[in-house]
Amino acid sequence: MSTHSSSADEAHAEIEAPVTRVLVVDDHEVLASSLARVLDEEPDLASVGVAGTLERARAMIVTTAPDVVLLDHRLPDGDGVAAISELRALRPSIKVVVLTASAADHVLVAAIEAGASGFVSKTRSLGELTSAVRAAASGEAVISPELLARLLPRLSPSGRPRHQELTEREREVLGLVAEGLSNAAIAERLVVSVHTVRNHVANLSAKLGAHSKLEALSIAVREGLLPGR
Amino acid sequence: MSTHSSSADEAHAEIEAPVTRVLVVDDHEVLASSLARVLDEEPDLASVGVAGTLERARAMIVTTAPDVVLLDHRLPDGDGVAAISELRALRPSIKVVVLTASAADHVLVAAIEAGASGFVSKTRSLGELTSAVRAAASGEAVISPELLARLLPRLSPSGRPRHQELTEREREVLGLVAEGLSNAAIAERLVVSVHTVRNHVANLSAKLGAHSKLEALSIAVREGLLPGR
DNA sequence: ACCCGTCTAGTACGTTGGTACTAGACGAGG
DNA sequence: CCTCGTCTAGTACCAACGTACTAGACGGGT
Repeated sequence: MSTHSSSADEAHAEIEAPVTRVLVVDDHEVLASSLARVLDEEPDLASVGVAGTLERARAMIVTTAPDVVLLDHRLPDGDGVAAISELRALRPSIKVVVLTASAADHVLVAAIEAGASGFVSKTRSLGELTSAVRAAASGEAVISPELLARLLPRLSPSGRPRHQELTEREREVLGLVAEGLSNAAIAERLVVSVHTVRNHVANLSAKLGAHSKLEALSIAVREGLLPGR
Repeated sequence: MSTHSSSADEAHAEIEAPVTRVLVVDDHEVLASSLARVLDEEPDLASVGVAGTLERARAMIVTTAPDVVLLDHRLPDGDGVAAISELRALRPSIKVVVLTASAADHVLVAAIEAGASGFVSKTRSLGELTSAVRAAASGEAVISPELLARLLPRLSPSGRPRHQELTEREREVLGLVAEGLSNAAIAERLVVSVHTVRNHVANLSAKLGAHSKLEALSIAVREGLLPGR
């Protein structure tokens, strides 16, 4: 095994940019460091380092000037995808490739809307990942066909702008549901009536396709909709 | 960055075993392959391949005869930790090092009880991981001090065998609760009455310190008590 | 000016769930 | 043999939840 791939990956050698500088952002040191080493082995790629938190990523983007940021979706101090536009604002030339374990549809959509140049599931091969990095570096926005197939039906069906997104308040309620709170307890926290909470729960449940708070939580967990895990 | 570590890691060079053969079992191709390459770079370690499922791991253990299995806890076709004893039965000489993202206490305990030789969180450094692999290969069962500190209070407090453990049936019910099912639906799945389900739910909730299925799920999620996520 | 989405609050009714018990069957272990 | 834990089933009662509506306030956008 361990197919040593100095194989002719893709013949279209980049000439304009000598080396693509990559920053790996993932709280899993084991993954991030391994990946950084693998990238360093590629002649046209180089890691500028590893960041385990968004805060560290922000700092390293300004100090190490990467071309591409390989960004995990779930980080200790926040949602990676949600931070994409902020990171891009720090250094507009960076391309962001989201590297995620879950690959739930809504994350994919959010990443693309935030300006990600690529999206790779951690279950895919290293070759696919390096391809995505190279594509991103050369200005292309590539999504794997597999993911694209999932994405299209979300965007195309008539001109409907997708009502499925939860509102701010609904996400807030969902967060409290995730804490196992009763409607009454949620109402108390938010300083509103139980009726209002019931409405929010009913609405967000409908959007998630759930018929109870329990099912809503189950789905939210499965799809990785919760920020703090 | 990318501190090239051909540094004198540990001076106690293994002489008896020339090279430790490692099998990486993780459904995240990106991690597994990167890790395999990193291990191949170490002079005393070599990857014999990568397995993305338990089924594949079983096959590769018999065909590639690894010395150490680096095992992820959460795999597509089952719980890695739960499969430890089974894998060890296939080839009794193998040492298992569990590599996990969550590192919830009960997983740690289960891994050790199943005969794991090491336990490393994915958030730790590569150095810690390779150390654990080398330690496992040489017959030592090493747990990082950080994890050990968490483990001790679980085993020592008087001789109390801890009644908090869920029974098999309760775990089963909890799994169905995690799918968002109603008591009636759970009863149907298990072919028992709703009363029985209510009892199980009440009992497991009490053990978890919850007062509702929702809260039980919330706690189970927070503590990483669920096998498939 | 108007519409739309969101947040808020309410009424009403039926369903589900939680709590507190009792109790029989069964298997493992002292 | 008897005990203990577990799984099973039941009764009974009240609280919580889900559903289906209506409706006012408010802000952003056309």
